[in-house]
Amino acid sequence: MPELAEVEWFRKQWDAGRGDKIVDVRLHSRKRIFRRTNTRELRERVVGASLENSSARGKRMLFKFSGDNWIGIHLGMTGKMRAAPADFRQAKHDHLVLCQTKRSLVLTDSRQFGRVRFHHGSDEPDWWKGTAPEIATRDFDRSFVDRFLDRHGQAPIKGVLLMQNGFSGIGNWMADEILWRAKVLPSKRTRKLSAGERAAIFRATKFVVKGALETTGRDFSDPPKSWLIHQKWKRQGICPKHRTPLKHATVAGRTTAWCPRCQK
DNA sequence: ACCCCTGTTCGGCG
DNA sequence: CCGCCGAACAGGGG
Repeated sequence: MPELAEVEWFRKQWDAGRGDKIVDVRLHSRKRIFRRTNTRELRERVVGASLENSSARGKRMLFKFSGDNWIGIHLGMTGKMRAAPADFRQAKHDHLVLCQTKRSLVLTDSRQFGRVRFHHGSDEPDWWKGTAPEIATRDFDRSFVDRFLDRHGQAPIKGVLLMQNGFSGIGNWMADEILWRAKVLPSKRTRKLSAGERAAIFRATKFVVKGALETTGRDFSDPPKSWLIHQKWKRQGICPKHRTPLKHATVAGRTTAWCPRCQK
């Protein structure tokens, strides 16, 4: 499920526990979600610490605890987070539970394509230091995007939009939404894009990210009805603009929907 | 039973 | 070494 706007929503679910101490940590260290993570140290250091704050970069999240302790979370395909009552019943896929006196902070991930990391130290962990600017900031500008597109001329533009070191936080539905707004075929080779198409993709990327953060990211509501996302998973999906039936195919290894009338 | 999946990583290939 | 592609990961849902 999670792309950048959903990630933002899930991150905020744990704000309920900010300022409060973690009194217990429940996890199963051998689960795949903890691959290459020292869960013994995580438990020893986080129990007794309090949750201070959190931030998100693309699809990644970082939670800061007192005593120089950090937990990084990636939600993969099926990760979800919530604040549950302190006495809630832990279910099969509730892989990480941070117990507080008043509530429990829960990470659920049935498929475990997501990942939990731990870091102890006064500085941010190395794996947090991002290479790509956040799309919603000024650092994500035309020159950055142009350089990135130049580097991937041979790939279909849909695949390039899914690369996290360029389009941080964009996932499958946002990529289709962007290309539909920019009127560009998902399968088009990146080097074949005109200057106008590059500009349109840049503008649509900013627009879709902003809109998604204002709806899904804020209160988990849906983007406006005029967006492609409402049509893309339907068998008989139609273009919100002209009601043209959408086409579907696998592009860059992912299910892709587009409007044959709008996108060239 | 069979096929699908809003993500990332790795091995193979050119 | 670089970039691109498909498979693998694991489980639930249609």
